Amino acid sequence: MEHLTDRQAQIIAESVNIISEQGIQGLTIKNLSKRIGISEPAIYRHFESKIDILLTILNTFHQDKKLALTRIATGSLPALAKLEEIYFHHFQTFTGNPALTAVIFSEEIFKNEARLSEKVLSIMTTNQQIIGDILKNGQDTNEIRDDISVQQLSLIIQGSLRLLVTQWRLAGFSFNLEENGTELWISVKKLISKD
Amino acid sequence: MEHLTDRQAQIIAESVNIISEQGIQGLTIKNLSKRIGISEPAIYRHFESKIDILLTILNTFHQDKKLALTRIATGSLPALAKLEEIYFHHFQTFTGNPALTAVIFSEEIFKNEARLSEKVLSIMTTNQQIIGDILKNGQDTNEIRDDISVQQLSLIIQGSLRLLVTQWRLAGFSFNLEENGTELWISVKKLISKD
Amino acid sequence: MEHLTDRQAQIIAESVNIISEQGIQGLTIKNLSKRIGISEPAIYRHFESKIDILLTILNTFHQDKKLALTRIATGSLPALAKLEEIYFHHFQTFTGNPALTAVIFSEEIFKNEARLSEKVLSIMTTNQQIIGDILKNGQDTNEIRDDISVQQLSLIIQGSLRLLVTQWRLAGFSFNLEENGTELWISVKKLISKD
Amino acid sequence: MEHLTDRQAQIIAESVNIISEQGIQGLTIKNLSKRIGISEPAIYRHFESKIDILLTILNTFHQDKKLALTRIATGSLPALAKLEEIYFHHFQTFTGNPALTAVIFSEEIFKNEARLSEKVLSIMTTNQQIIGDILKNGQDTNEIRDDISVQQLSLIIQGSLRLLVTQWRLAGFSFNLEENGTELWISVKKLISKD
DNA sequence: TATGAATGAGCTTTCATTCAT
DNA sequence: CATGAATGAAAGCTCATTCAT
Repeated sequence: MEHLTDRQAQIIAESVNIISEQGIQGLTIKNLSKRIGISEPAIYRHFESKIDILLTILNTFHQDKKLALTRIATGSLPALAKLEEIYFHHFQTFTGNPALTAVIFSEEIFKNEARLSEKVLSIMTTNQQIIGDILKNGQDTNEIRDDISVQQLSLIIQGSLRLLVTQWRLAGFSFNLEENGTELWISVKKLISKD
Repeated sequence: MEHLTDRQAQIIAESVNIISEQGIQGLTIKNLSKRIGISEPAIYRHFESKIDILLTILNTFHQDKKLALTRIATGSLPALAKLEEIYFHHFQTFTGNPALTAVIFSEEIFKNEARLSEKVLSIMTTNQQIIGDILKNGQDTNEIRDDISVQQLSLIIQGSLRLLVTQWRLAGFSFNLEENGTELWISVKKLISKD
Repeated sequence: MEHLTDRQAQIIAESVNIISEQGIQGLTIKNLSKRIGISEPAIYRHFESKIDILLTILNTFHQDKKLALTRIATGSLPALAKLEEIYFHHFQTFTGNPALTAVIFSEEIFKNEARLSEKVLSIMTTNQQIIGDILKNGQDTNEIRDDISVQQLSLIIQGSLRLLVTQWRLAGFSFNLEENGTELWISVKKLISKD
Repeated sequence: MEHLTDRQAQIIAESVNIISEQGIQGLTIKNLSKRIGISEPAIYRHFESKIDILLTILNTFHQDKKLALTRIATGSLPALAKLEEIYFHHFQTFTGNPALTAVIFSEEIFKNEARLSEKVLSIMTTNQQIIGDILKNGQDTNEIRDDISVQQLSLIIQGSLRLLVTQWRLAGFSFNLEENGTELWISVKKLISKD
């Protein structure tokens, strides 16, 4: 699924919307086709199966994420600045497309199909890797405290970010994620900085 | 649903197992009855509907959790010790019944039905409250740093715990949660302690 | 089903009520037992099957009707007075137990089971016979016009009575059946009397 | 449901047949689809629900009836001739499609669902209105006796027609409805004519 | 006389998907 | 690129009835 046609992109976008509004159980071919305004079989012109759609959702958006993280990670900023960028990248992305939150952090959702849960796991591992590398680097350059292992720091950094996003979603996106996210980052930075 | 009969308890337990193995979508009355070894209609002798089963799962286990947290919170230990107990309580519970992890932190799963998502939300709020109180107390007694707000601390404490449990689950419960959890707590304690 | 026990009578009465309120489809063993306040199997202590209950309803109430009609028919009154009695008998019965209307004239309801529809047909024939005899007698004694056949008169007499009762039922028993019935009888008498 | 497709018309026709043969309880999606020769879900391509099918039956046939009655009522014939036409219209319709009798006069059948019983009631009211108007007109033009109220006459006219049709139906359509109906009309005409 | 537990058969409906056009 | 028609499988659930106690 290298490049998406317009129709494919539309199907993906609408699928994410539906998942966001009604959960995975709401994503049926019927629902989807009705919202796009085409017939049910027409969906199959663009995707081989429903799983293919879900796989594309995962690929598309998580690929983007991986790309962004990699770009940040390979930049020349100090480690803390990189982490800050990662935080902000997430908050901006989600603020721009709240529906995504229903998908990105919802690993449980994709556990029916081996192909889906494999994908999810591989994505998670990649992210972990990238953030882990930044943290290690930060410890080496004395920016980040090294009395706590990279693994633990990663857990704390990612866990708090995820929980904030989850709360935002459960609250119906009713508070300002970017503001609250900035506050969270300030706190996290305090905690993990050396001194 | 004050007291569960043996059969009801069995249905609840098996439901949790199924959700753990196959996700919510795998929890069908057919699946459930087959595993229990009774017919499908027999399920309806014990629960009025499938939603009733899910509601009972939420009630049962989260009630337990609330009770445990409240007991810990109202004890006479210092704040940090209380938080430690909460951490350990979670890890012990999950180690004893890994299937629970599929349910406890999976808010997204229950979003179809108003009655279910209401319940989930109310549970979350309660937990937040209890942990928040402990944190505030800890700040007042100079145990816990007060340069970071209770809300942020809570996010960090709970977020990291949740992520560790999620990772354990996605890894097929292949690492020792209690050990890893202890390590996490040590790290978290370092971070949030005054000095 | 010669003589009904108290419980049996109660089951019959409640069955008629349910049919009246919810139609035949509402008459389930579950509904019935719930309203009586016993368990479902307990019903089967008193009736062999659901069909047995329906059969008893038909037998009981239509037997009563046949008895009453026969008593009237074999009396010594003039023909028109007998027909008047029959009319009034119906209106009194229904006013005393409106639920009965859902059963007495609803032949369609019992067509699932051969045994039931047979019964219904035999009841109808009997009634027809009795009224026909009275009419013929009335024609012989010059009370009732004989330019119209007994069969036609019977159709008109019974048809109008039935339709009035049906309308009363569909109107939720909201008008006074006995008053309206009296008016109807006056009109019918005018029509069928000689002169 | 403006215009029915061929398949929809077939489903309606077969539904009426089933109701005629087995009563409403016999009309299941399984039965219906088997007789049409398609699968159960295929029915749902053509009707949204079973209730939708029943509603369409009521709409279709009763609409026809209303149209016919209105046409007759607004014609220039004398009142008695209009009533005669109405009688004959009914008998012709039923002779052409005996299964219809199971539906047209079976108000009780549709009482489960609010939408259905509403429809039935509205149909009844309309018919009553039309026949009432003709009768009043006939009284004004001195064709029809006016010592009996329109309401009573209507009851007698419609009640006898209904009962004849019901008897025909219960007799398995074994006598000639048009012949018997003509006889009935002659009798009714005698009764309601002035002089 | 009653019940709790159970069941086979059946219900309406929805699902992802296919195929001829 | 799209559709109307169809389907096998399965969903949640209800039914009348049985049986051990």
